[in-house]
Amino acid sequence: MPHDIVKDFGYLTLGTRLRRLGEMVQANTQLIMQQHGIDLPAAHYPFLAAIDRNGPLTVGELADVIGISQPGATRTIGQLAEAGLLDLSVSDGDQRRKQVSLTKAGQDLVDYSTREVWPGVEAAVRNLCTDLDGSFLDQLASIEDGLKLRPLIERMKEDKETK
Amino acid sequence: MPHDIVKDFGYLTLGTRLRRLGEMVQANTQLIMQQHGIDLPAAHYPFLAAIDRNGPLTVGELADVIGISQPGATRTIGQLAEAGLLDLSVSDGDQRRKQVSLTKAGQDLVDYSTREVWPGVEAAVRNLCTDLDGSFLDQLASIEDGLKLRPLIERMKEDKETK
DNA sequence: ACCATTTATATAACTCGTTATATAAATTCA
DNA sequence: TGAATTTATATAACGAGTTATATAAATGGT
Repeated sequence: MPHDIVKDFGYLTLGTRLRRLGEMVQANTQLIMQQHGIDLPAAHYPFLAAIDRNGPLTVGELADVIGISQPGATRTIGQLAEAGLLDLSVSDGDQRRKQVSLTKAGQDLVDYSTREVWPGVEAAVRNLCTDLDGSFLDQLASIEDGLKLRPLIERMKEDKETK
Repeated sequence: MPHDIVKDFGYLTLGTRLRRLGEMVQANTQLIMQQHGIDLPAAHYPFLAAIDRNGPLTVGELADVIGISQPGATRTIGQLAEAGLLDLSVSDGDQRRKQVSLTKAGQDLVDYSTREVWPGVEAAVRNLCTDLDGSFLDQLASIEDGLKLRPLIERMKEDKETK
């Protein structure tokens, strides 16, 4: 196995490493879903899952709950609408806003996935995280919260001040 | 703070969540480097660091040690060469291979960063990961190794078999 | 010596994130 | 009431990853 420099650099290249691992996990998840005959990209299903859980959401709300930029959400929503899984309609009270909801096909896909696909994916990823020292999900949550609370640039300044 | 559906779904959306966090950490790292007057994208410096550490590498070797695809490495190497930080030359023994090395400017940037910038970045990220339950880097290593050892699709099959 | 196969890299095309900006609609203020 | 400002979304352009494929060079087999 070739030398892994991103791993070698530890904290310095954590961002690159997390992205890389995220892409690997997404690619693996993709394979499982394809085996079930589902061609949905891994990055798309939080959109369907969010609406299934919360009911119709606006474009901006979807961006917020998924944690990506609004133009990014707009694009993916457009793709899912084109695939016939999502439906867009202008909000009654505010014509700027667009309401995003599941189509029948979208709801069917979510129901099928909830029953037949996602539990397997979830169990496989859980299996991968077994035997770790401490809860990986809790650590991710701590890091996410910590980053929002005090960005790296502040942490660097504080670190210099304590030295 | 709006509801975070990617977090809610835990293991199911781990891939998306890791990518998202990776992008956040990279963006934060970017800000620190910009404060030092360095416009290098966060994803570029593993290239410089790898060559600084190992001496000149081929395109394929760089892709391997950084953990990305060969066309991805080709593109970034081209950009860094255009920025005057890397130099490409055909290998003596094999005209297919291209040797990638640091230019004077590239070496200067790495030396400066190693002295003035990267320790601060490293300390800030370490600070972010303080107070976690268990070593986050070790957990990442375990997950990476585990994924290579047995991809998710195998883990899903095994999980079904044990039930 | 020649042909088939393999290897290394470049290019094309795609996805999915970003920021910047444009456009339309709603709100606020004087 | 009208203009300025704010808000919601779409589009453009970019970066950085991917897969597929093309091209060139090296290797191996007969």
